[in-house]
Amino acid sequence: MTQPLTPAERRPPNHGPKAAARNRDALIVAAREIYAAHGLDAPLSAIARRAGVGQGVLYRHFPDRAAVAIAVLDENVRQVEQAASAEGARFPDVLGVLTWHLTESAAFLGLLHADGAAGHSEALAHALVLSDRVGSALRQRLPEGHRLGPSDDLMLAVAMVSGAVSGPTREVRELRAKAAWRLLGVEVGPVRPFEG
Amino acid sequence: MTQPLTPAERRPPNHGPKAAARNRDALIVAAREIYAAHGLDAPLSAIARRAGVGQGVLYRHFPDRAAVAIAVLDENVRQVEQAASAEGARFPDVLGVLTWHLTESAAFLGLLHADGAAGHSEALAHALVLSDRVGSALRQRLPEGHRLGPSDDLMLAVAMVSGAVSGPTREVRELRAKAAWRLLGVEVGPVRPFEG
Amino acid sequence: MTQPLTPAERRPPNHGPKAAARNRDALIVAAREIYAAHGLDAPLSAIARRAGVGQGVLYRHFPDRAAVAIAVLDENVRQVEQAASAEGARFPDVLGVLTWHLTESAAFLGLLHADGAAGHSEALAHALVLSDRVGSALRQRLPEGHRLGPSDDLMLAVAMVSGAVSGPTREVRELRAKAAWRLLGVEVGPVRPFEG
Amino acid sequence: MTQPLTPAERRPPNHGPKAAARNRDALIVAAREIYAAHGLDAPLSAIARRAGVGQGVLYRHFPDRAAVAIAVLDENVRQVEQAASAEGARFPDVLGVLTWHLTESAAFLGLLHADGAAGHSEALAHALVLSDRVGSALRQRLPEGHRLGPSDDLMLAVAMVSGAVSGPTREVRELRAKAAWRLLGVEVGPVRPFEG
DNA sequence: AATGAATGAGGATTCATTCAT
DNA sequence: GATGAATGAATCCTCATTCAT
Repeated sequence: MTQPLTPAERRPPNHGPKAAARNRDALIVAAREIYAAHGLDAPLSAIARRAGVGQGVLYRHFPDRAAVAIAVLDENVRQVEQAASAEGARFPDVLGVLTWHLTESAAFLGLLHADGAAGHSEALAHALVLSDRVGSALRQRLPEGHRLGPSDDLMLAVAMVSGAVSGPTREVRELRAKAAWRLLGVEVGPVRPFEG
Repeated sequence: MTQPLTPAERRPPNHGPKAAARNRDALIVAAREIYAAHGLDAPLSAIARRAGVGQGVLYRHFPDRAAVAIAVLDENVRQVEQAASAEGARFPDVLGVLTWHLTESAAFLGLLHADGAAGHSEALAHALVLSDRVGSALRQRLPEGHRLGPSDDLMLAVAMVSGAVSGPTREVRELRAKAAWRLLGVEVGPVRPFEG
Repeated sequence: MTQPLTPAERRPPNHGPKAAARNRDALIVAAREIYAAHGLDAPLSAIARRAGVGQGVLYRHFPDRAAVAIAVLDENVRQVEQAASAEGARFPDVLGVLTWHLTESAAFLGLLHADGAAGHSEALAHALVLSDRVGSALRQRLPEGHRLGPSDDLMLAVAMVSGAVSGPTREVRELRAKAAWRLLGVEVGPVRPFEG
Repeated sequence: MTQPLTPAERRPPNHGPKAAARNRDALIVAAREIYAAHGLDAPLSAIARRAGVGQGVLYRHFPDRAAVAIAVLDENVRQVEQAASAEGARFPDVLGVLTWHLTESAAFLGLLHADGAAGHSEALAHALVLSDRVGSALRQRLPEGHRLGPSDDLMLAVAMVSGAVSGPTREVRELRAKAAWRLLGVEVGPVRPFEG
């Protein structure tokens, strides 16, 4: 109704502290999309732009490039954990959720390859924690005497499937992932995100 | 019309055209080392420096970044082909040579993931050719009724093993690769480079 | 994932967003000077250096080489337009201002030759717009029945004078420009920049 | 890595001293074409390549970039001189030949603008000589009392027409050149190269 | 707390020029 | 005398990161 008629310094609205959490989420969503479209090496500025925030905000929330990727992964991991904790979840169901993320997100793939290239040891440590959390979640539902029971075989199999997952579209990647599990003789449930 | 200021100072030795082939080889060797140390995104200048040649030489021999990687892969592929053609070679032996290259060279891993990220279609096409050549070499020695016999299973398995191969040292990577083959129920011979 | 090695050393002063407009102006001024001294092909880095800003600022304000030149020209054109709009301006006066810019700025000369060499069509289109604006400004004061009245003759004459303008110093170039107008039988007012 | 390829050092044929003159001509022809297509700043390597000779040959015949351009111009100038010396040649005929070269060759245009940008003073001196030769040739047929008679007006007019000559095709450029001569009130004969 | 401009190092690429053969 | 590979300086351009506002 009233038009304050900016005299000179028109600055974009500062939404105050309330916006902080929302910005962080927006950044993660944006990062996921940008990663999917341009790979893990996409410019950080592109992520900030897509999130609709300034570059500074990105740095406020994430000290470095790796922290962004880890934050993206973190939610993927959380979904796997939730799938594992869900009432009556079976191992193949959890694998299905895991597989869905493998086919969805380039960043998730990168996780498994993280230690190859040297990085900030802190980021690496964080990645290992995430990897462990995935392992724990899976083991929670791993039936006694399952083929992937022996120590290390579980995450090795996950890494192997991630290696099989490549392709131009998600559909192709899903097919390959399923074929890989089949070749390992492991049953997988529906490949889809976890939804409470 | 603006010429460089003609330093005309001291110039490093120019070893003449004779050095061309040697330089190309040196570049490939250097690229392999740099790739192993810093990944496929390592600066091209680092490759040239390690090869002991000017940047221009790299561009003379390889029009773009992908061409360098392909040249590196090409020799890996050739070794696999030679292993497959060797007198009395058995399938596990060929797999052993292949596996050695998987554990040795980051670039070789990239080959299997090439189609994920869009690239120059020409480079991609070349990568697919290399991939096919690996497939053909392996199939040459694939026993009747082998577990990886069904179409596509062969390269899928290779991709899976490549996914399992990561780790700080070659030894660790070799252990994981062997474990991956074991999990697939496939016998592998000695993991080593092919030497006539 | 390879970050620059974070010098984190001493950084030159960052004058903040306030400096944006000032920087843009400084770049245009610098570009004009550099163009005059070294021609339109002068390195962009030289322009940034003379403007006292980083290279990035130049690219922020001007997406490419042509945009810089166009920005420089734009102000020249604006001056001609202002001269044409000035109270009581006569045609020769406007020509005088135009001629001053012709003798002052190598970039302005390039404008008339722009369509010869193929360029980004967008930049070319912009150049044509500028050319049109010059034509409109001149025509605004063109007396009925003037020798340059017939369509196209006006800009043709301007192009011809621009062809005549070359020489080591501005004074020489001004003499030649005046001689050229004389040869065309066109009266020119004082050759000087427009100042309100 | 490297195949034997050539049995011994296969080198391209060396045609001996006889080829020297032919090479020089080929270079000039090539330069004219390259200049027309890519402007005066085209890479010298492109000229050598199109001439079908090595880069060294170019440097043997022409010490620097300017020397190539001058050599190209030299023949243009020679044609104008020949046109002026031809039995019964009239001034408009000579102008027609000159105009043809103006519309044909970007390099020829550059000649008139040469002194604007500082260059090797030697090359500049050479350009001035060429310019003088054009002037002399024209004056040889300049009728008593011609409009361009007064000192300096002749070359000024030529420069002016060169300024008018721009356009995407030779035909357009020719039209503009003719319009420019008309505006100067100077008659021009057929616009075409001189052919004995 | 947010914005987004500024900085400049780093990497890609081109090309003039030299020189071994 | 010719060839064309080698050199590396110069330039373009991109982005990670800082910081005034």
